[in-house]
Amino acid sequence: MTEKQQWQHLYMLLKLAEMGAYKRTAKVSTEYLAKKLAISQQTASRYLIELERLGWIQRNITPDGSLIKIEDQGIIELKKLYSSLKILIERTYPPSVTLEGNVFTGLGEGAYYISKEHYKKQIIEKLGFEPYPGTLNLKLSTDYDIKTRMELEAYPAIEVKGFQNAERAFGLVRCYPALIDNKIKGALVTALRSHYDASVVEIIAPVFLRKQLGIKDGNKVKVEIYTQQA
Amino acid sequence: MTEKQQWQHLYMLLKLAEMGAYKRTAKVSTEYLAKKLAISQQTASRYLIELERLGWIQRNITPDGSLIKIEDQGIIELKKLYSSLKILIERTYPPSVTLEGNVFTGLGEGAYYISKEHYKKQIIEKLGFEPYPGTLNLKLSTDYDIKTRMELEAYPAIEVKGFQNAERAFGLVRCYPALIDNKIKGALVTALRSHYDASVVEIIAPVFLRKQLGIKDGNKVKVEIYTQQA
DNA sequence: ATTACTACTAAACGAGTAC
DNA sequence: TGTACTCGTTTAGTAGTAA
Repeated sequence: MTEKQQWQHLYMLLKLAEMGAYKRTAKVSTEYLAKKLAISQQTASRYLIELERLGWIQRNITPDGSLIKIEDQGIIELKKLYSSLKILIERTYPPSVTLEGNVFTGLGEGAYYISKEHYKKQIIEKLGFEPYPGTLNLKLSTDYDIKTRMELEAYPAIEVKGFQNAERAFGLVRCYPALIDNKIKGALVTALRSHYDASVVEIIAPVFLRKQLGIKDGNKVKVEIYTQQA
Repeated sequence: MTEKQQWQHLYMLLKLAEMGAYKRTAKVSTEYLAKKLAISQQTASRYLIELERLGWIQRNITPDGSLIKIEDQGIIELKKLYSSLKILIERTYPPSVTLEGNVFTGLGEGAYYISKEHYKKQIIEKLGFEPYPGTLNLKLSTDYDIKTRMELEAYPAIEVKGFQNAERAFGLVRCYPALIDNKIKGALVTALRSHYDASVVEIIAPVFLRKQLGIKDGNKVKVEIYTQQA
């Protein structure tokens, strides 16, 4: 990621847009720009060169100023920023939350559930991966983690429908796509009738997490959970 | 304006918000933050200190990370950014446009119009200043300026209603608040039945512009025109 | 584990100036 | 007027490390 400096550029782009370069051509001199942004004329000039190089603006230098128009790529950048803010401000829940817990060995119930074809098929369809036949159990310990885990219940989730077979009924499972230990994409799953309390979460992934991450009982694992749009 | 550096902070704030610090508390370590933003742990730490100092975030340092919540001031900053983008993207016309033209002496018609009580009263009411009894005429010369002047017709304006007296009828006047030569607040006014063509604009202000700006016929004057919301 | 200080390096900035 | 180069200065960023 070299987005670090790009932010200065995005700010510049926003200012140019406010000066009328959004979807039309604006005449802006480097000195005028400098005054508006409280930077030097030289820096303003440099920024314009860089924005042009990025393909974010189109520039036409005339004897008394530059004719500037934001290009498609620049418009896309501004819209990206807009939509991330929109999501943030208009939602009641955050785009992502992070949990941490310690690995422990469960009763193998997770594996039993995942092995059911009905669940498996839906997981492939809705989450985009074939789950490894087993779940990773995490025990949450801090107040923060438990509180976050409870908040999660109120957020929209990907729902895997329940079913009934000859022996018994299987309930609805709510899934949240997640990134485990900053490395592996999987999901946090919560059965409506949980066997554990709010201080426990179960994780599924396309791989055997204990092996892939080299983790054992008691190890701390971080899970970044992505909430759903609507 | 010292907004230059603040932009880095705003970016950081947005990222924290996306990590769940918006309207709730998120646990974020400086190292995690550093990885997400492709900066060093030390820089992340420094940014958090600065954000706290700005009053944009509330921080609670625990042995395994910082509990971060965006404060009211931080929320305001994000909303400001959001609304400026919203205006930009959801409007069909830009927030402001800039024109340049050369001063010339008109026929004194402007002064005649402005002197009418009916117009004057509305200008005070709707533009917030008592107009100096006279207009500054600008002759536009470049294609860019003339094109911009014509686009302006399509933008919403502050409308000063016409009237009729014993002698004749006075038409509707459309006004656009403007900043003249980066210094004086006034307005660009356009009568529906203009005496001049599209290459001429008339400016009004609370003061005698020629004197205040020290300008004479032939001098170039820049006018930044602010378009109206709806 | 964390956070954040100090000392150093890299990058951004702006004054002077050419075109 | 304009823009944009060089180059010295300032500021931001990082490595090492202490707490």
